[in-house]
Amino acid sequence: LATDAHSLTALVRRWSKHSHLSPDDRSALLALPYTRKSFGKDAYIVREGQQTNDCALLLKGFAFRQKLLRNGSRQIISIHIPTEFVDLQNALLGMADHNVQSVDHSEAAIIPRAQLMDLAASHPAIRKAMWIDTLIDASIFREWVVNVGRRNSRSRIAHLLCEFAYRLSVQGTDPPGHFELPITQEQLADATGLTAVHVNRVLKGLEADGLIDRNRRIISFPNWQRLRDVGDFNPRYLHAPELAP
Amino acid sequence: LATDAHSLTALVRRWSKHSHLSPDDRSALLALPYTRKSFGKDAYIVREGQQTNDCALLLKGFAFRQKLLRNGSRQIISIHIPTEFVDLQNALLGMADHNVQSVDHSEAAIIPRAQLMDLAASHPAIRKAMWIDTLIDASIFREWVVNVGRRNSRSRIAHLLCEFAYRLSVQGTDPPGHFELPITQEQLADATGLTAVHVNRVLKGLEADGLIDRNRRIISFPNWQRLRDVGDFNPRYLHAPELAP
DNA sequence: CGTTAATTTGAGACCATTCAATTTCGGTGG
DNA sequence: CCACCGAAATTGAATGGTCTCAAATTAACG
Repeated sequence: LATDAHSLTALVRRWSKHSHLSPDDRSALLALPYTRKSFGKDAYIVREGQQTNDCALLLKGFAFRQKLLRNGSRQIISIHIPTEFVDLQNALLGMADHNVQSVDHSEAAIIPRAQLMDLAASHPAIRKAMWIDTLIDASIFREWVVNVGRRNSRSRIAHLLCEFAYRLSVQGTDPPGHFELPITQEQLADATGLTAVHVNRVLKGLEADGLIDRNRRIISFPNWQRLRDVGDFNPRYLHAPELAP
Repeated sequence: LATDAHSLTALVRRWSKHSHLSPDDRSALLALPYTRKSFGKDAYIVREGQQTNDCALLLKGFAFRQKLLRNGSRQIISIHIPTEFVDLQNALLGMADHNVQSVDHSEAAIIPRAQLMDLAASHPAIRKAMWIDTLIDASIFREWVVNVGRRNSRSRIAHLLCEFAYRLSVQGTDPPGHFELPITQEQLADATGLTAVHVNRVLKGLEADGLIDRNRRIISFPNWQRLRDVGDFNPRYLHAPELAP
């Protein structure tokens, strides 16, 4: 039980960055009931069209939101890292409007929607943190519209790498120097609106130009500033005040 | 003053569709202080990077959100119709992460952020309606990622037309039969991640195939069902329960 | 009714796709 | 530890959807 309570600690820490949480807020948050659930590779955490009775907070592993088109293609809408909610909007909206899939093995805290809303109702600061969370999600969606709508393949991928590195570095202790890209090139293609073949060529191009280094799935950034330029990356949209650009 | 109070009536009506508002809620909402402001063609209602002290509710005319890229291109992220907030997220986020521009002449109610948040704090139903509003915005952004990421030019434009027709029809009394498309083909291009030249060709193609009729900026739909198919349009993401697909 | 914005049209170039084949990687059982 | 296997990554060649550039036509507006 102690380790279970620990699971939400990371959430408390993350939310504390943009919202002041009192000791009472923190303990109320940590007292949230939830069930821990494991997901295998490609398993669905949320399905489009499903009635929603709970929200999933990612504890381990990665997950992405996606929509499937009638012609069979897939668009990935966002990629999530541990301590992030993958469907907080479902605390209020009655039906899932997109899918959420586990990248590899992952674990999530499944929190009943009613308890989450009760907590929000009784604790203004938590409510605010929840709302801000969904607003930052929305801001990231907007940036993704820009990314797939108006940037060429090279910039798109550079931008996605920058975002991911940045979000991971805010999360942990690493500077945006390197990280493990947990997704396949096909998933990267679905996230950027390209094909896997072309993603491969672009990655090789970025590597050839000294903008990234690849070793297995580990990506490092020999020249972070130049990659930022190529990706036209400005972290403002992430609304993470604790890190300067 | 009576007509001013009337300005927010449409908002009350729209929010009532997804949130139950008590008489007290309604009158509190209508008592919100605001200043009415006019905007000319292409005028900026919100600027990226700006500190935000108020929110704009569109009363007349149309507006769109956009981001400008370093290379000079522009991506339109959403298009808004009267009675919609164009930047409700700025009630909580401290800084605008994108621009909002008036399409033509428009008028908006500029509501101080502090008053809006006070109202949210004291009235749970209004707070919920506000939050849902931002969540539906986010859902539309997600669909736009899919639209520009994974649909061809024909589907993209058909989809955008469907969404627009649908939102207008939910709003007013018209069935999705026809409406005035208030934007230029260049703006349509920036909204779909295409060029104005190509948008022109696609529109002509849709017309030639009997999917739309054009008369000036008035667009009508001789075959709504077929256009929906071409656009791969499923209104679920709009979360508008009052109208069946 | 003149003047600018918006739309329309054409031809050629290019970025990304498609399709197919090959190589490498990651995991598994012998 | 190695052989094996399916998944993922890589490479090549040809195709194609969309863009670019430029010009002509039409619409909008004071």
